[in-house]
Amino acid sequence: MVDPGRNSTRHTMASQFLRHRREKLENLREAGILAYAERYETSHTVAEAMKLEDGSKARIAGRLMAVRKFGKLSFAQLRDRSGKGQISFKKLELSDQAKLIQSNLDVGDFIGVEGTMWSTQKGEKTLNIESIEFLSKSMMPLPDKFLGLKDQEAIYRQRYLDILMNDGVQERFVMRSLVIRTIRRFLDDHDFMEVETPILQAASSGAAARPFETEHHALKEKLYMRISPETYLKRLVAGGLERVYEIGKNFRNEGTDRSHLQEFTMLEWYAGYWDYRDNMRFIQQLIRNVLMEATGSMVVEYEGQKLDFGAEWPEIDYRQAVLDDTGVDIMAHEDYESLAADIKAKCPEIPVGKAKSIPALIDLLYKLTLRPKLIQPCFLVHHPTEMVPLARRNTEDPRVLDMFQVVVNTWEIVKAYSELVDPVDQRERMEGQQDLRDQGDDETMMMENDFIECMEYGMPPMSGLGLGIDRLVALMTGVDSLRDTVFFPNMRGKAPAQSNSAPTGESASDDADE
RNA sequence: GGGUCUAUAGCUCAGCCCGGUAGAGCACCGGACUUUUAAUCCGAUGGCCGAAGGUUCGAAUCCUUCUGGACCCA
Repeated sequence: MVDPGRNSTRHTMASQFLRHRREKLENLREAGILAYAERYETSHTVAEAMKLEDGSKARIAGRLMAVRKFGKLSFAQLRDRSGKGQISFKKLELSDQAKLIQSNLDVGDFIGVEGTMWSTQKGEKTLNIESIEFLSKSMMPLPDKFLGLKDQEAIYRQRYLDILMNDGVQERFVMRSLVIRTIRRFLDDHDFMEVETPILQAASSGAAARPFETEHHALKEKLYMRISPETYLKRLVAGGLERVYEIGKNFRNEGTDRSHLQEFTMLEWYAGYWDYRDNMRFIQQLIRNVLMEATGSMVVEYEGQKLDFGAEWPEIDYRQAVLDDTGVDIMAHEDYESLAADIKAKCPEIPVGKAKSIPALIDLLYKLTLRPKLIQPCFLVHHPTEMVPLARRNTEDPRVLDMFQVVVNTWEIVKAYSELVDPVDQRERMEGQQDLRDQGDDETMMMENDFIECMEYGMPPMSGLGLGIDRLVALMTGVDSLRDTVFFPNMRGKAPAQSNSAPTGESASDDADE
C-alpha cells in the first residue's frame, strides 16, 4: 500500500540523518576510501589494549560509541566484544587521509585503529591514533548513550540495540552461554553422548502440552513441532547408546507470560540402568557445578531472596504435601466427580471447572496451593500415576510414580523419573491419554505405535531428566521474565514502523517471514 | 478470554484532567576549544502526536473502533 503522502516525509529527522551520512559516504568515496571494508587484522581486543603499558603499540577494531571533541584533540570510545576503551585523535599528528576519515565519522561507525598507548591526566588508558581505517558506515543514530533503550518492544524487536546500549545485557547472554557450555562439559565428562532428534514429529508426546501444528506439503501429512524429545531419546537408549542427551528447542502452543515461552530450550538426558534416585544425586551435582563455574557461588539472589543450592534439598512427598496443605487426599477418590466435590468443599477458591480430567484437577490444585510455597530448592517426589504416562510406577505403591521435580522459587526447573519400559503397561497408559482427550483435556500425549514397538524389542531400565535452561538462566541472572533470557522472544504481528526509508533501499516486502 | 496501563522528534520524556494547532534533554548540523569521559559554551534544524472514524468553529488533548507493547487476573 503506497502512501501518496510518503514524499512529504522526506524531511523527517530520519531522512536528515540519512542525508548527512550519505554525504559523508560520498566524501569517503571521492577520496578513494572504502566505506565497507573487507577485514581488519587486530593485535589485541579493546580490553587487552587498555591493560598495556604506556608506549605500547596496538591495533584494535570496534564500534564508535561516543566522541568528545576539543578542536585539535578528540577523545572517542571504541567498543568491541571485550568492552569499551578510549582512543584519542591528535589533529596535528594525523595524516591527511586520517583527518578526512575522522571528519566523516559518526557514532555507530566501525573503525580499525593503530596507535600507541598513553595515559591521560586523569589516568585513563588511551590509544592515541596513528593510523585509522574505515570499516563500516552506520546510517542510523544509536539510542541515547546515557539513557539507553527503554522501550520494551524495541528491546525485544531490536535486541542488537539492547545488547549494544543497555548495561548488563551482554553479560546476561554471556552467562546463558556459559551455563550451557558448563552443562555440556559436565555431561560429556560423565560419558554422555550429545545427540539430535526430530523437531518435526508425526505424533506429539513426552509432555502434557498442546503442540504447534504444521504440514509437510510434499507428503501431505500433518506434523507437530515437538513438545519434548523424550520418546526419541529412549529409542536411542534401546539402540544401545545408553547415555544420551540433547539440548534443544521445544515448542508448546500456550499463552505467553513471564514464566513461559512458546519456544524454549530444554536439556534432556537418559541413562540406562539408572533410576530416579540416581538422577536426583546427579542433577544436584550438575546444578551445583554449573553455579560454581558460572557464578562462583551456590547461593543465588533472586528478587531479594537468597536461594541456597548448597543447602540440603528436602524431599517433599507430593500426595502428603498436598494433603497437609489443603486437607484433600488426592488418592482417596476413584472418579472425577468425587475429587472435584472434595476440592470444592475444602478449597472453594479453586476454579474446579477449568480442569476436565483427574490429572488436570490434581495439577490445578497443586499449582494453586502447594507450589507457590516452594521457594528454596527442593525435590518434589512421587507424583500420582495418572500425571505422567511415560513414568515407571513405584514398586511398593503403584499408585505413585518413581518421579521427582526440582522446584525453586515456585518454578519447576527439573522433571525426571524412572522410565516405564513395559510395553503392555505403556500401551494401556497411552490409551488412557486418548480417554482424557475425549473428556476435553487438550494437553495429552498421542499414541505412538512406533515407540511402543521399540519398547517391545526391549529397553533397559533407565531414568531420564529434563531441565528448563531458560528458567535456570533467569534465576541465575536475576531477570523476572523468561523473555529476557532469550535473544528474540516471539512477538506478535509485523515489525514496528521504523524509519520510512530504509537506508539500504530494502523494500517492505520481507515482512512475511517470522 | 477479562481488567489496568501504554504508544508524542533518531533515543529518553513533558504536554492530555481543564480542547485554541508541539516542548525539553541527548543525538544530528554550523561555530569555539589539546587532557575529555552524560565534556562545556554559542547558534540552527527537526513532528500527518500508533492507525481509522466521530464530536467540535477548532482535537496530541474528549468519544468509538482497530493495531502493537507492558503488567495483573482466569
